[in-house]
Amino acid sequence: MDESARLMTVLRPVRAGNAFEETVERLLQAIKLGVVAPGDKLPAERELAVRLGISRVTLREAIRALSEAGYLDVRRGRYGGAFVTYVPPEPDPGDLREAVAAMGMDELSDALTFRLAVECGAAQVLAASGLTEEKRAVLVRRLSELSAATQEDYRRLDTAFHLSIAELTGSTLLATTCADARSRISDLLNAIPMLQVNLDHAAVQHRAIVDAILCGDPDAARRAVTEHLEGTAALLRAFLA
Amino acid sequence: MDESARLMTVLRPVRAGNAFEETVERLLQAIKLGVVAPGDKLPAERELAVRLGISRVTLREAIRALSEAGYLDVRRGRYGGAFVTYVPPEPDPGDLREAVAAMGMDELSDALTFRLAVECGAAQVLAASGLTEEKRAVLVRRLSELSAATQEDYRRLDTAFHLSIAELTGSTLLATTCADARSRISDLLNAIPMLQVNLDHAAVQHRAIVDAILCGDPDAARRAVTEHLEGTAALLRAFLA
DNA sequence: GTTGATTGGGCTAGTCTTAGACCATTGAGG
DNA sequence: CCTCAATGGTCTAAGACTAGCCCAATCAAC
Repeated sequence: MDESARLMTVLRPVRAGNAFEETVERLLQAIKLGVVAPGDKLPAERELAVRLGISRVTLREAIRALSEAGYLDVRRGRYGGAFVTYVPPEPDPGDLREAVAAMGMDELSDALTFRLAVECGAAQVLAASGLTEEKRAVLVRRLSELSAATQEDYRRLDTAFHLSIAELTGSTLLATTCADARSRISDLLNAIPMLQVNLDHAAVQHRAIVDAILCGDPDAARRAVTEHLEGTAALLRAFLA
Repeated sequence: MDESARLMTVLRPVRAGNAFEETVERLLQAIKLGVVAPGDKLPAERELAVRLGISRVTLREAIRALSEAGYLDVRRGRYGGAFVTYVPPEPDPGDLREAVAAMGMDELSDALTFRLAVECGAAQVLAASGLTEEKRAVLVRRLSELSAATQEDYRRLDTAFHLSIAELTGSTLLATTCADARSRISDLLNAIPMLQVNLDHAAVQHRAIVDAILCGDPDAARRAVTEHLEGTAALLRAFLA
């Protein structure tokens, strides 16, 4: 707000933790966002260490921690690797309250606002860009995959759909920011019970988002994303009350 | 776009460099965004090291590097400190071409898209929120300060205006993201010659942004920010041609 | 069954980073 | 002119992290 607030904003911690902690967070993000689906394996340690820009020792510590926490199953030998065993827990309002309490209301509100802003921004930019046929096809495919999803796959495909919007803008920065925004609340989203009414609402809203983007109407895209995300936020509040 | 693209997005480097490099970048961001104005000094080393979450040794290395590069003037003793000596260079299309070449067209386009998305998102969220009188006053004050700016102060106050929009949403994540987005292109913005015509256009657009936000019209806010930022992008392209 | 490529498991030497203590300098206030 | 509190300057010992190497296990292909 005032000058000192801006100092706090810019002169914040350079690192969110040590290399081990940051690596655990990153792997957890990949797992919880379903970037590596259950049963799939992470890239080989040597390759992954290079991608993450850390030493293999540190990566292995992180993998061991996640393995001990039950997220991964590590197998040796050729065709071995770190296989994802994590499946999102059954939705449960009790978990939801717990997760929100652990997070704190300020942080929750920050995360929800953040997500709203970046996802609306992404949708708007995408709608305003000239979409190639290929990109339109990707968007439509993600939507139809989501429509056909089993309950087990729903969250993962929902994530894939939302992230695709940011990815299709062609901005890596925007894609990583949207992924970050979603991962901040993924535990909450997973804890929300999936009622058929809500799924139906979501399907209509997803469709509206795609329609607006394909029509090249940024304002409609913005409104559709806002409506969808505020629907989710309202659900959150409802199950908290 | 496809699944493997999402792997690249999430399994990217955990750290952008070593602690020294990241610290230099952060301090440079504070300086170039004008968070610490020319003539002002950074917080004392001991306090700053705590804020940045790094050791004093590493912080001092970063400060020494910036001092040797001419950004800071370090003075000992009570009332000493690291004083900002950096003043943005005179706008120059030659510098602009050079900066763009150093950045690469892909990265530039990524940064511009990113900035467009997050600033539109912030403005839209702020317009949709119920603004307190206090917040409205801050916004109006930033606008009038910018209108009254001397050429020397213009960039700094322009930054302050833009960042205020994100800060007023109350989301720290959004504020830091907008600050990050702007700092990625601050060198380019500084290199754009400031013609009176363009300043006049910008003033009208700034006014339109504030009006839309104060009216609580997210669509208008989105459009106003888009128009303003695409104006800047067009200027960039013009001076590159 | 043997082989060979691929993968996780583990070790070591060296570098980066930190925490904390102590020294040197400065300048406002008495 | 002194004093003293705040600040930058410097050193050391310990811990975190890395690069690179070799070992051990696995399993498809032959």
